[in-house]
Amino acid sequence: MSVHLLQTATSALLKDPTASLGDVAKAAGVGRTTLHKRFPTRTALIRAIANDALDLVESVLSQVDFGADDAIEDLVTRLVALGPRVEFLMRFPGLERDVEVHARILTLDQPVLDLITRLQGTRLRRDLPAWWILHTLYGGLFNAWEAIVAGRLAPLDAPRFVLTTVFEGVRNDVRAVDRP
Amino acid sequence: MSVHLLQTATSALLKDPTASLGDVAKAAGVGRTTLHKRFPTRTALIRAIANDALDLVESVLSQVDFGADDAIEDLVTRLVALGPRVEFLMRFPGLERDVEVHARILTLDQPVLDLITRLQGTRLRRDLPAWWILHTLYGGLFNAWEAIVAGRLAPLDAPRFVLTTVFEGVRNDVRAVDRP
DNA sequence: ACCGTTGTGAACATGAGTGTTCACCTGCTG
DNA sequence: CAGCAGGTGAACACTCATGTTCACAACGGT
Repeated sequence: MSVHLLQTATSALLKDPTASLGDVAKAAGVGRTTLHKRFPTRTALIRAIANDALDLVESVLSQVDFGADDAIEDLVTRLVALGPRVEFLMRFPGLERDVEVHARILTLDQPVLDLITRLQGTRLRRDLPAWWILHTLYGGLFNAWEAIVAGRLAPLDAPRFVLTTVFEGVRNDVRAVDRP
Repeated sequence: MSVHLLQTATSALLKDPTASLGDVAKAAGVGRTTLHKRFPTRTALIRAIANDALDLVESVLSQVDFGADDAIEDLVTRLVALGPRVEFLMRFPGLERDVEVHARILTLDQPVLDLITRLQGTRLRRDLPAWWILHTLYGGLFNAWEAIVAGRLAPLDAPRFVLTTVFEGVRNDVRAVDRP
């Protein structure tokens, strides 16, 4: 029940980041007093949501074999599947100013950055900074989640869209088209 | 002076979207009363900022020759140069719920979408929806602006980063590397 | 020197969100 | 049955952003 509360709060705050605690409580079908009992302050609630999302990311990171050849593909596919609960980390305004949450994000970014760096020159371009590649990846995830929520993109198509766009780009590959 | 006020307000609200009008006025070096005189309400101020940014985009769109072969490259390069004042359109929370602003965004999106659609099959991949390509483009711009503000990316490098990443992707092109 | 414009600070009323307390209810367990 | 844990609505005080009014100062043009 507590878990469900966090999820409902997440989507409520994602839909309207300025929603009051009363709105959140109502959306979760729970009294405002109860909400306050579980999360004493607003920032406590937001921090709990963020940490819940970060737990999900952390568990994904632990499942990926970073030594595998297709580690990045695997990672992206799994991250896409997490959906809105992780989207909160990218979308919620001001979250980056919560030092505690921000520090944890940086920590979780590190292994991915290392992976990217290691793959540069083989699977990944060497002429771009690792952080740029990382953020390009995140941008793809962001676009996918946004499109899914808007109903433009089927969740099943999302991983393929993200991977092919981020990796191959949007330019028409004339070599493939002209020499079939 | 009025123009400078809008710009200062833009960066102030971009740095902290929850900043009060008092904070904005102080950042602009102007009395809160004066701010209220020019923009009667908070939403009026935000809408003015958004419309100012949209004016910039509109003027860029009018400068681009949509019939040219490198129309997209030209467009992206010009948009990157607009910088933070347009970043507001992508970053400011809740702006998408302002129907007036949102309608104008859709209007300005349209010619770009048309351009993309027209180029699909020649310069652009045909196997991706036009809206996906558009949002990928926006994602690249977003990343660039964010990196510039954070001091990770030199403004002069930004257009190249965005274009090469969005068009070619981040995968190492073994064909180009192995057969120099 | 006069006057309209523009900006300014101070003060005020208002409304909304927040956090807290309290009395009460429900269901379960010993 | 007694008691306890968890949940609830009502009510309250408090803070803060907002919007408005007003009297006053600076300035430029006539």
